[in-house]
Amino acid sequence: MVRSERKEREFNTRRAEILEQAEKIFAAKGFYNVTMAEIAGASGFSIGSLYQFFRGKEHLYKTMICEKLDLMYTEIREEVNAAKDITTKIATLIDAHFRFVEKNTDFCRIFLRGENDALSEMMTSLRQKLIDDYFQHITFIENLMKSGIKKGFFRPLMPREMAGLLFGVIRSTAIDWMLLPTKGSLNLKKDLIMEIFLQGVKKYDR
Amino acid sequence: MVRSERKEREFNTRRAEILEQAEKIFAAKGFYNVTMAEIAGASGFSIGSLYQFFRGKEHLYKTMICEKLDLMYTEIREEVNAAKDITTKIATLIDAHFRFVEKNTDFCRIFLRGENDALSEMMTSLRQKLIDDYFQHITFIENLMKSGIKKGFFRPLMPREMAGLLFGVIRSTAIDWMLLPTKGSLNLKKDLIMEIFLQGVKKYDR
Amino acid sequence: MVRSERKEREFNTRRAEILEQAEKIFAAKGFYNVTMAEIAGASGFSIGSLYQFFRGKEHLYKTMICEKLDLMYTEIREEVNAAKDITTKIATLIDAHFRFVEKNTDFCRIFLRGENDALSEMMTSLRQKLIDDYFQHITFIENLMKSGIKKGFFRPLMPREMAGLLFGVIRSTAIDWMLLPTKGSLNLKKDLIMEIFLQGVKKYDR
Amino acid sequence: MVRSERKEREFNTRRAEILEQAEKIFAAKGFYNVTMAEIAGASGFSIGSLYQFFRGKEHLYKTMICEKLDLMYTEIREEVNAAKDITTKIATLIDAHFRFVEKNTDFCRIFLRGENDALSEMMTSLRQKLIDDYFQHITFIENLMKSGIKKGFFRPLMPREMAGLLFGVIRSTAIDWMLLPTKGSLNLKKDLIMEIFLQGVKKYDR
DNA sequence: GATGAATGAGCGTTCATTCAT
DNA sequence: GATGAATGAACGCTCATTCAT
Repeated sequence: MVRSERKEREFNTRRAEILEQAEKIFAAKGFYNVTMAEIAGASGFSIGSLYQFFRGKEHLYKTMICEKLDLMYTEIREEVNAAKDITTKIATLIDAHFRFVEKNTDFCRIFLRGENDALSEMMTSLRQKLIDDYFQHITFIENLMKSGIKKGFFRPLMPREMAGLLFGVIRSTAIDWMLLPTKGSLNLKKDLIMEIFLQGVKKYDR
Repeated sequence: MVRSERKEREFNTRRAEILEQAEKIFAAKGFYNVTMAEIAGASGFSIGSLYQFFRGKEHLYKTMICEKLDLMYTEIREEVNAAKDITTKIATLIDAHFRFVEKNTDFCRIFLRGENDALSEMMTSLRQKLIDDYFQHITFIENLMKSGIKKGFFRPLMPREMAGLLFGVIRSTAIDWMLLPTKGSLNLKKDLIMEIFLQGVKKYDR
Repeated sequence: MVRSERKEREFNTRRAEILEQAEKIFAAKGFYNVTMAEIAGASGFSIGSLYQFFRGKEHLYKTMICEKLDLMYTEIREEVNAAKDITTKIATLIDAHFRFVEKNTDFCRIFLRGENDALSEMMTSLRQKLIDDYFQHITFIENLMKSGIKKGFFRPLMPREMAGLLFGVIRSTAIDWMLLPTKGSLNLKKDLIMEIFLQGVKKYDR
Repeated sequence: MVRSERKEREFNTRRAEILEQAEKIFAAKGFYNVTMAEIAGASGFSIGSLYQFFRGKEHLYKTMICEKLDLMYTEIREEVNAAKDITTKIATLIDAHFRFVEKNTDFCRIFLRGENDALSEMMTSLRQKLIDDYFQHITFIENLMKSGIKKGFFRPLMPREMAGLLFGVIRSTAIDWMLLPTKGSLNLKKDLIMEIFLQGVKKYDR
């Protein structure tokens, strides 16, 4: 039915608007220092309306984190999959990650703050989702490593650990960039990461 | 005066006892889910007494974080300084860091949780201290790199970025270990880190 | 006009449907624990529609109570009036009351719960109506008593107090039956009530 | 220890003061129309202090009801037990009940309002306690009846039903008195209740 | 007329901090 | 000094009612 389609589109638009504003505010002040009234005000809705879209403050927070994070992982992996050879795939892994961080600095800052609190059921489940997503991504990178080893491009090291190290370097570089008001683009660091990582794992030709 | 010395010793003992209990509780539940009454109960002091040692909840939290973190950085750097050659220094850097994480897992988990909240002055200053300490440590590692380059042991890459990458790998490895209930010691990963890092930065002899 | 008659019939049908569902829900959960959304859902109308039939939640509640209570009093008195002699009238008074309670247990439970709240104008007027109806009924019974005394069937006691006592016994018996999950019909207690009311409990010496 | 004794005495004094004020307010407006702020204001404590004495609004309400009701039942039964013969015992049962109602009219009005709501655990347990207390009291009266029958003072009717009827009359009389602004004391009705209960209303033919 | 999304006042409850004892 | 009872501002959430569609 056309009528309900429009309704649903509107619903999703409003929901996205709330999530967008909530992201900014949560990023700036942290979960516990943000009030529902604040989010309501910023997103142009009444307090009550927020509860038509989300079950409560925690649900709103969790939803915002999950959807954005899924987006990040999806984007990165699609770009990597589209790349041809192993070197390009790794370059893309770094590049896509850095581009997401640069475009979504506020969101990523939430993870500097952390706040995956232990108490409530919902927060516990968010924490677990973050961990699960993280290890899923590591496994994705591990498969890149395995493929590189198989093709004789990498030395036959432990692929899971290689993946952990590569992603660790990517993540840490992004964190440094967020911590320090560096002017330059994150991408400037891509070449050095590849240089060090590849020279370390590459078998011959040195 | 002898009298005041004993007083001061007692004061410090009590203060340390509070900090120790507070560390456990904050690590388990996060800053916002811990009450002063809880800390008072766990440490065997009255609520009022807590305010004789610390200006408030934030001050208690900040003090606990700062002192423990200073301890970590100090320990690591002292051990590294005691090492002779560059290779041993790097091995010690990794090793000492891992040992601290293993001995203070609860404390380190606080940083998985983050909670360096933006709002209050005190929290802002904590945040800044964490960043300052971090960059001070990076600078310490940068100097290791410079020295390695000077001695011709490392390729002439950008020493600050090298330091960032090495520390990023160390930190990320520790985070992974904390996230996943891995049985083995963290130290098992030291060799691979060195292998990959050194083969990447070392000049000749491969 | 035929058109408007059908409209009105429909209106009354819908109104009755709402009242019927509302009765069940109010009886089960009490005025303050029921939401308009709940009543709307149960009766198959939209929230907005409820306000076409009733001025608000209180009005809906009040209307439901009043109409049902009027029905009860009307039914009982019509049956009593149809009875010939004074003994049968009293038996009918008890019997008809008990039959109403058994057929409308949920509704009657509302009065165990009470909830004739003082605050709002509307609730005050409901409270007053309940009291008025109650005393009107007592007066009806009082007239039975007067007639019984006049005919020399009852001792010349104070008729109003006699009426109060008789109705008190009826009401209390119904309450007991509702409080305790007695299996037997309420009617089993009719004979004893009549026996004691008419003869008293003392053995000899009269 | 003397110190803690005084503390405890003070605690109980304050607690009683809160209960006393709460009783008045709850009686006047009903559970749902009373706010904690209101009770705090009336009893001269801060909102927070209320929570040192009671776990929450429901607990405060429940406690007030239970303690007062226990007092009533205890008082009545002690007086009845102190009476010698069966007639005096019944007179005392009525008298003591009426005196309690006259001294605690506000409290008793709560039961006109009812409000033993179904939803929360605590309210359910209150409801059950009220029912249990009620049946315990009926059983107490039943034993009076049994004793009267055994001694040949009462006709050999069903003692439980007799008890129910007697208490029903007492309760209903009290309710009438509360509903209508009667000037006279409740006690004026005691004699008629005894008269009718003992002798019945029928004139001759016994 | 019919709908149900939007509103926002109002509530119970928590807890860092103070201060009388 | 040591205590912990007292405080009250602040929060998340509910729901009767309205009104644009």
